[in-house]
Parts: sequence; structure tokens; C-alpha cells
Amino acid sequence: MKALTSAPSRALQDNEAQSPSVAETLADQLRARILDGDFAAGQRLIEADLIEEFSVGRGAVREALKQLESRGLVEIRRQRGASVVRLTREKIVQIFELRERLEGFGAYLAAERSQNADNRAWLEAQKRIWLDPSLERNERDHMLQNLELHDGLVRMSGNPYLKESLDRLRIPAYRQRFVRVINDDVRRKSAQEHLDILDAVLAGEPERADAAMRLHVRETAKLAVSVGERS
Amino acid sequence: MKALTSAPSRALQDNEAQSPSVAETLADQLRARILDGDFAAGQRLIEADLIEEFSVGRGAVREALKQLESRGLVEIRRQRGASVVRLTREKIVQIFELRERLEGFGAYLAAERSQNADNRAWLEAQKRIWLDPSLERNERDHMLQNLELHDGLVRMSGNPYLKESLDRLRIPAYRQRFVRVINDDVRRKSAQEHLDILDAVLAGEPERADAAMRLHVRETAKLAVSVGERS
DNA sequence: GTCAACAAAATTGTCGGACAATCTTATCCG
DNA sequence: CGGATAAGATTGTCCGACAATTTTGTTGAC
Repeated sequence: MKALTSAPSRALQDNEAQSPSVAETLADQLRARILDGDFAAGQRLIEADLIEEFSVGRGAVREALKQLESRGLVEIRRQRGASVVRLTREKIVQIFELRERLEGFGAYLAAERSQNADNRAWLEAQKRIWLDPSLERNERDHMLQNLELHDGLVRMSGNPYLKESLDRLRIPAYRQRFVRVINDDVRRKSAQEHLDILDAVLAGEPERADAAMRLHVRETAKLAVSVGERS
Repeated sequence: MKALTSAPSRALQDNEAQSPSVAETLADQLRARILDGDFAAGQRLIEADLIEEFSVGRGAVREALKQLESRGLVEIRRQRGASVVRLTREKIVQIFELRERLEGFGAYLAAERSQNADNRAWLEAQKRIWLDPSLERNERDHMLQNLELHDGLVRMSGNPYLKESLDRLRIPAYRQRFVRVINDDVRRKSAQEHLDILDAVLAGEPERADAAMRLHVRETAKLAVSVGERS
């Protein structure tokens, strides 16, 4: 696959891209490391170490850690500092149960606003993408497009609070292990679920979009839980 | 009314009460001021001023502000500092739409776990409270019990992520003005809605509990929006 | 050898000072 | 009066310092 489609029009505020602060940059870097598994689950993140490794001030480090905490990647306990969050099976289930509701709501709202020309165009483009069978073969593209679809729908929903809530429920780590259980079959099935969602949204049927999305998230949850189980 | 009922058993983690940090204390104080309207919507919160007023270091002030930002009470724009969030009608609607889903989910989960003895006891107690007609007469008690009920159900749900998400969606200010539109009729209606929710939860019927809660939140939203409108 | 008490080393919570970058406000000019 | 300019205010970040608290390591008793 070549290029990702452009984002759908968002309803309101767009965080006017400023030069990101040091703390934000740091947070991004740390996030990447955590997601990539460079920092193991449960590992402590010592302020002094991060200061040295990234050559930033202590304040920046603390802010970045707080940010990661609110994003659910890190756990901060008073006088004990930060450590990479350790997900139990129960937590994973809880996160997905909630995501199911939230993403479902996002799809619901998106369906209500799908008649806008920009949004229609984006949805059609997404549809073409998920119809393309070549997607099944490439793990990475599939994953990126998956993100694009979900983010896009949430943005289309126009509810910034929803976006924020979902951002907090991203699941860290497991990425490597996750890959293993995702085979062509899984991808094929996922693509079909995405198409179902897109159809409902395009048709402007909120309830159906909601249901389709919830079903999809439930399926994803099954995978995630099974991955969590063997870890 | 005399005493509030004790909280229902919560599923997992209980933030082991440590002596709160300076930043947390500050955040609490600021939150109270904002909710009480001491700080007007849109008002800037200058770090230096807060440092002086509360005699704390700059780090603490910044942390407190960040915390309030994540709680949705304050807005922080890079290089522009913090200001009390200014809610538009649209934002209020968006917040309530989301709360509707989240609280509904909370009631759903609570209904699934309502057969536990502790939870049953708490629910029964709540029921008695809302059956008491004297509640209609006291604005403050009504509000406090309202909080107690909603918080209790969320706690009963056992999903900490849900609780966190909802905490972020509390609506600031308007408290004074809100009071005006709440009369005995409104309270009576609200009490009945609460009873409907409690019945469904006690009966262990998740879907019905969900629906009842969503209806209730929608009703509340109507009020909040009407209040927002005239402001 | 195991365990508990104690001491030493780490680490976090907060403060205060400093400075450059950026935003806001007051002032001046056409 | 509107826009350009300078002055003042405010935020972003770094650095150093210390007390409070946690973690780690050592030592002696059983």
C-alpha cells in the first residue's frame, strides 16, 4: 500500500501545532519505547536516569511522566516514582469493555455526520482500502490502517472529549507478542468488520454503526486477552 | 437527612490514602474555587499569583494546573498558561452525550454485580433514601445524595478506567446558576429516575439499568443545557 | 542460614533562582 | 484610529539544594 488517506474533517478545535515542548517530545519518545517494549512492563523509570539519557531538566521529565500516567502507560505512586504499567488480564478486559462502548459511540456519532462531502469521501476511500486484499499480507500496513480508521471515525464524531477518553485507553506493550496471533485469517476477518462499520456509517445508520463497531472491538478484545494470557 | 450511607464495596485498587502532596492539595483548593465560581470562566490563572497566594513552589503550581486540565476544569495553551475552562453550549452537550454512555455502562456493570451482599445492602439503603420525600425540600442534601448515588454505582461497576473517564467529565461552574432551575418538581422527578435505576440494578438487569441511567442523564443534560443557555 | 534491626544509598517532593522565548499591553507615529 | 514598536508580564526549562521516604545492603541474634 502506498499512501494513507487524508484525515476526515474534524468538527472543532484542532490543537494548533506549536513547536512541541520538551516535555511533550520526551513523553512521545518514552511512549514509543514503552510500546516497543524497550521498557518492560513493571520497570521503574527513574527520573535521574531519564534526565541523563535524554538530556533534559527534571521538570520536563516529571511532566512527561505525568502525561504518560494520564495516558495509562505509566503508573505513578507517591514517593515511589513511575513504572511502566503492568496489565493484568482483568485490566485488559476492563479497558476493552470500555473501549467497546466508547468506540461504538464514536461510530454512532460518525454515522450521524457522514453525509458531509468530505466525510463521505474519506469513508469511501477507507472502504476501498479495506476491500483491497493485499492488505491481508502486510502486517504493518494493516496495523497502521487500523489506527487510521479508528482515529478517523473518532475525529469524525466531532466530540473531543470522546477522543481524549479513548486516548487514555490505549494498550501498551504486547505489540510484539500481539503480532504473533494476528495471521491472515484474523486480518481478513478484521477487514470485513471494518467494512461493515464503514457501510453503516456511510448509510447514516448510527445504531447499526454502533453495533458493528462494538462487535469489532469485542473481537479485537478476544485477541488481546488471549495475548495477555500467554504473557 | 442525617448521615450518608457508606460506600459500596469496590472491586479493586483503593488509592491508599497517603498524605496528599502539595500539588494535590493545591489542585483541590483550586478546584473548589473554580466550582464555587470564585474564579470566573475564562479567567487566567497566573502561576506567579498562585505561588504567592498559596505559598507553594512553581513546580507544585504547574502540576496542580496540569491536573486540573486533565480534569477538564482548566485549559492550558502552550506559552499562554492556564485559564478556567469556558463551556459553550456545544461542549456541554458533548460532555453529557458522553456521560450518558459512560454512566449507562456503569449502571450496566453495577447490575451485573448487584447480587453481592454488600452491594445489595447499599442499594437498598439508597432506595430508602430516594423514597424519602423530605429529600425534595433540601437542595444541598439532594445534590450530595445525587453525587453519592452516581459515584457509588460507578464504584460498584468495578471498572477503574470508567471511574477515571467520568471524573474527567465533571462540569465546572454553573453551580450557583444551576440551583435556580432545580425546584421541587425537578427533584421529585430526579428521585423517581434514581429509583428506576436502583430497581433495575437491584434486579440484576444490566440492559434495563443502562437504559434507565441513560434516560436520567439525558434529563439532567436538558437542565444543564438550559442553564448554560442563559449564561 | 534466616530474619529482623539498623545504616547507607537512592530517589522523589518541593523550593528558589535564572534566563531565554513568547505573549500581552502600553506607547508612539502617521 | 490603526498599526508598528518597545516595555512588561508570563511561561518553558534548566540547575542546584534539601528534607522526607523508600530501597538496598549490612550486621548481629537465634
